[in-house]
Amino acid sequence: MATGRTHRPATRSRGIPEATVARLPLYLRALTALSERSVPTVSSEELATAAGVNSAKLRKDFSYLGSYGTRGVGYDVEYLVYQISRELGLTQDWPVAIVGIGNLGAALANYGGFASRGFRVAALIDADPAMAGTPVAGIAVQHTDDLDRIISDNGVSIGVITTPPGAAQQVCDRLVAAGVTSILNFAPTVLSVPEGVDVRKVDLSIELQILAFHEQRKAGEDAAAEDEGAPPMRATPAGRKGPDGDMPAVMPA
Amino acid sequence: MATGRTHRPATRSRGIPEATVARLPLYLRALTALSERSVPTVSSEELATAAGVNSAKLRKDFSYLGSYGTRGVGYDVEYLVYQISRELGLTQDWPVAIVGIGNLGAALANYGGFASRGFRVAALIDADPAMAGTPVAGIAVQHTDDLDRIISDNGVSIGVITTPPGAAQQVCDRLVAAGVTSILNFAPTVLSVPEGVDVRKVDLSIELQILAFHEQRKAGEDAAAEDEGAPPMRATPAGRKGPDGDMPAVMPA
DNA sequence: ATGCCTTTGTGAACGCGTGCACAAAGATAG
DNA sequence: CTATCTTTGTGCACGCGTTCACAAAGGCAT
Ligand SMILES: NC(=O)c1ccc[n+]([C@@H]2O[C@H](COP(=O)([O-])OP(=O)(O)OC[C@H]3O[C@@H](n4cnc5c(N)ncnc54)[C@H](O)[C@@H]3O)[C@@H](O)[C@H]2O)c1
Ligand SMILES: NC(=O)c1ccc[n+]([C@@H]2O[C@H](COP(=O)([O-])OP(=O)(O)OC[C@H]3O[C@@H](n4cnc5c(N)ncnc54)[C@H](O)[C@@H]3O)[C@@H](O)[C@H]2O)c1
Repeated sequence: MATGRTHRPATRSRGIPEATVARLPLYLRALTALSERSVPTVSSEELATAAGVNSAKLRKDFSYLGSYGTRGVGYDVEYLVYQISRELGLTQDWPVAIVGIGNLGAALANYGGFASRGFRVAALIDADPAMAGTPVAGIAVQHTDDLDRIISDNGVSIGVITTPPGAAQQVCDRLVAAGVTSILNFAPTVLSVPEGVDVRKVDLSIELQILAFHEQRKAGEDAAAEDEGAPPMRATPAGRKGPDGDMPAVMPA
Repeated sequence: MATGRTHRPATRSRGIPEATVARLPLYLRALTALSERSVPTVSSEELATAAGVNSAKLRKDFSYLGSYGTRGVGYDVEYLVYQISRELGLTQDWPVAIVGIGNLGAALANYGGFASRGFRVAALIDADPAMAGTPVAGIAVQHTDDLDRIISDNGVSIGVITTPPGAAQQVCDRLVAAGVTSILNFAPTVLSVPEGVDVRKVDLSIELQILAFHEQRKAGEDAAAEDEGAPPMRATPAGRKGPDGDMPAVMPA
């Protein structure tokens, strides 16, 4: 199982493009804010601005859900909130289990924004025997030995992994074996899962590296011109020491 | 500034596609692991598997950086580590400031994975006067009043926002005014920034909602057929109470 | 009732990203 | 030195996502 198969042109998401799905939560958040201010209707232009996207994109996105707008007026806020919530599956309760209750796991457990949208922290699981029974965010931490039972008993289908990278794959396997079919992975590891299981990853380090890339480009633009040749040690934003001890002696070709 | 302008076909990233940039950290991680095991060379096939991508994609990605491989052999691990590090700007030191030292901010501050790749937590900033001076992860928390000076003194160009959503835009504005040009935002807010400033967001809630969408689809597939019409309350994975108090009375059209 | 004015919904064009498939490159063996 | 074999680098085609631009729809004023 989960050998090398990366093929996945299988079940397309019933017409709704993945990119659209990823934006629906954004729209929902903006709509919820409008709803709380008792705004009755909103135009695609206004809502798009609030969500930080293009209005044409927003309209096309909504067109996949159906024709919920009124021409000349806009969209009914409450109705749209309901439609998107339903489409995303937020009208039901999603029990979530967090595995690895360290710095990050505890922060997530304490995070109030979870429950706000139908997600409920149903269980906290850790391998450290000393933590078993300790309450974190009002929930007693349970031991990994009981993982299987905990998942089953609570009907958990979404698991969050916040263990060290070395343990992530093993924890993932156990979660999947116990019935979890969606995983949010915070460990910097590539997880292998059988077909039918969704994995999304949140990787702080990658985000920072992408920012660093663009940051470097911006710095290099100022003192443009000379590209290759000179060691990149001029427009360093920090002005600390340059590259050191990283330069390999090996040079192929 | 930063009014409605979302146009940005301006400076393309010197040939390297954004999608490729986003994968470079992934390759780098896999390569570092190989390097630690003293593996001298690696083929595109092996490395692609380790990084969880397609081998053709990997080769094409590398082709944007130059021809660093040797046909018939593969890539020199050490050399490739250096080339990617250099391309990502990781051969220099990036001082990072974290603003909002609560649950999440503290977890990030304590996270060791930061420094591993040239990122250094240079400052922790919070608005709570009671926190000023308190050491978190060995670094004294400083007050927001001094934000401008802290950013300047440390040459910080990358800021991390972990404040409550309401404060995020204001904090962002202050960071930008102080000279920050890259922001990693954990608050569930759409940030407006002037041109030239990069923003990346990490949004746990959105990730969970995307997972919920697919989860719902999977559950609906089992008991397929009847689409619209009946209330969606059958194949609930949790079996808890159904939608409640969310159903709006308004129905346009 | 009629015409105007706003805004949606979408057809169509375009550009980016992905993956296939293969020729060229180079290492290695004989 | 030549042949063979492995693996890169990339041309090409395809599909997805984005954006433009506009006709159709519907509210609203008169
Ligand atoms: N802390 C951060 O800000 C941060 C940021 C980005 C990524 N991460 C990643 O998140 C993960 C957790 O980070 P952290 O700082 O919370 O680490 P941590 O060491 O504080 O916590 C890890 C927890 O996982 C538990 N654990 C270890 N093996 C386990 C297993 N097999 N089953 C169940 N639990 C197990 C440990 O007992 C510990 O409580 C790491 O992979 C880290 O790379 C953390
Ligand atoms: N904790 C999580 O797991 C988690 C997950 C996803 C998103 N988030 C988001 O991350 C942010 C922080 O979450 P948290 O759980 O750490 O919240 P928290 O309340 O624990 O911490 C927020 C911190 O920000 C400080 N702060 C408030 N206003 C400030 C300002 N103007 N300038 C500087 N500092 C200020 C507060 O003093 C507090 O220390 C929130 O926006 C939250 O929605 C958190």
